[in-house]
Amino acid sequence: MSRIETPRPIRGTQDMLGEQALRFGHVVQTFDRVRRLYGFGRVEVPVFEPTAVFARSLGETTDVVSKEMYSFEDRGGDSVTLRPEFTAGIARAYLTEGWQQHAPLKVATHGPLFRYERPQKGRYRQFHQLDAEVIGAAEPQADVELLCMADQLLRELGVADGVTLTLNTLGDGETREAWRAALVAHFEKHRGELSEDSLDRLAKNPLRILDSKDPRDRPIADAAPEIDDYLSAEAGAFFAAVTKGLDAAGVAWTRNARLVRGLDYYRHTAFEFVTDRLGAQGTVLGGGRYDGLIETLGGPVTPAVGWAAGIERLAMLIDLPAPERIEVAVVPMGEGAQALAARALADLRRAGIAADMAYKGNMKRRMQKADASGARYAVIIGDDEVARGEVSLKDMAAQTQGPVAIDALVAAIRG
RNA sequence: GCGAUCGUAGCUCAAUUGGUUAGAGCGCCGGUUUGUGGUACCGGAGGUUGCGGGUUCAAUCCCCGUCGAUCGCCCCA
Repeated sequence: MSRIETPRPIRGTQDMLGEQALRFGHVVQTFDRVRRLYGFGRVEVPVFEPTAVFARSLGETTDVVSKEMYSFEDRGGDSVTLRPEFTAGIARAYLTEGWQQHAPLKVATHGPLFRYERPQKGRYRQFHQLDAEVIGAAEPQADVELLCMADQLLRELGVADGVTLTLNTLGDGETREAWRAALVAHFEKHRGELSEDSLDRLAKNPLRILDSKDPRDRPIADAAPEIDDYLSAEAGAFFAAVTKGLDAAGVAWTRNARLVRGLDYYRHTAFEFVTDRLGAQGTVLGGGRYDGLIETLGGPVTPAVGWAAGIERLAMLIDLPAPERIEVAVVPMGEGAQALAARALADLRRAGIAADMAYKGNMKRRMQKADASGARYAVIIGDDEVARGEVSLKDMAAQTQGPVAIDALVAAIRG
């Protein structure tokens, strides 16, 4: 029978083991700890949703929807989509599960997301994010709290030094419209000097010209009107409250008046924590206030703010976490030792002592395994020990070894 | 979707301007030590050089295609 060719993993997916898995786990654990410090409850939402959940929130028009979502028909003919972000799904749940009663709702989650993109550094088709949202809070204090939490997370991960918080306001609806009109007028004036890409953007998403990388666009983008000149009094006050809160809490930030969001439902605060250590994928954590989103899902006007952070990107930035190691390695020799070894392992593990056993190889091989595992002790069990109802407990570092009755093993190790 | 670079052992990499049997380290297995690790020594297994085609007496090497990876562009909810 001829062998089939082993199926390849899907492009842009990852299999993680060892160091990579360790890094990933450390990011998630740290997030889970910090999120509790801020009173954010864990929320679980589906990995897939009706396509409308994401299509609505993204505004249907962008090619994001048509080209970059994993959408397909299920057997009933309904269009479903693997979630490309957390926010829309959580907003949907907020409406369909009656979570309005908990407003302001502070929730956090993490897990896989899917976007049909060309993989590159820190960018995958199945990727993973941390996510935190406050739904039903119009107060700038919510923005401040979220930013403090993000800042603390990055500090506790030890990456804060290479990362800066860039902050902007997109103003309220009125501000946004006025500014947008001024930008379009400005870019129209310089139509002839813009890159082809930016001419496209001018038609589809003019705000995006502001962060164009094309050198031909830079002078024009840099000379573009500032949002500050169009900020309404309320919008200005809101932004001032956020920055004041950050200053009071000791969170460093930099104004980036050109930081924008493509979608219309974003209002007021927009922010990104960026680094120059990840090539083209410099954003490590980003978010903002999306007061207009829940309406687009058919809900009542509901203020909300949140952020998400790429786990892979954070995992690349952190120092290598300490390896996980066991405390005790059980080394049985011969058939007669199996039962006693099973007993010893069970006793140790039930007592909360991490223990493992080498199954194969000669004694030397098993001792090598025990050594490589980083275990502090080896429990050696051969025919002699079995006959006496004992095991030999070896301190790996001290190279000392002595007999211990099987009943006394746990106590001996706890010392 | 576009561009550039790269695909050799499980992993990291060699292999002279195209030349005979494709090598090393690590890892794995066995042994030196039939019950003792971190070092050391000896031996062994492991390759359709991503895949398909072409040029050539001869291709890991040159050409075309394809798949994949990486980095960038576009996009970035």
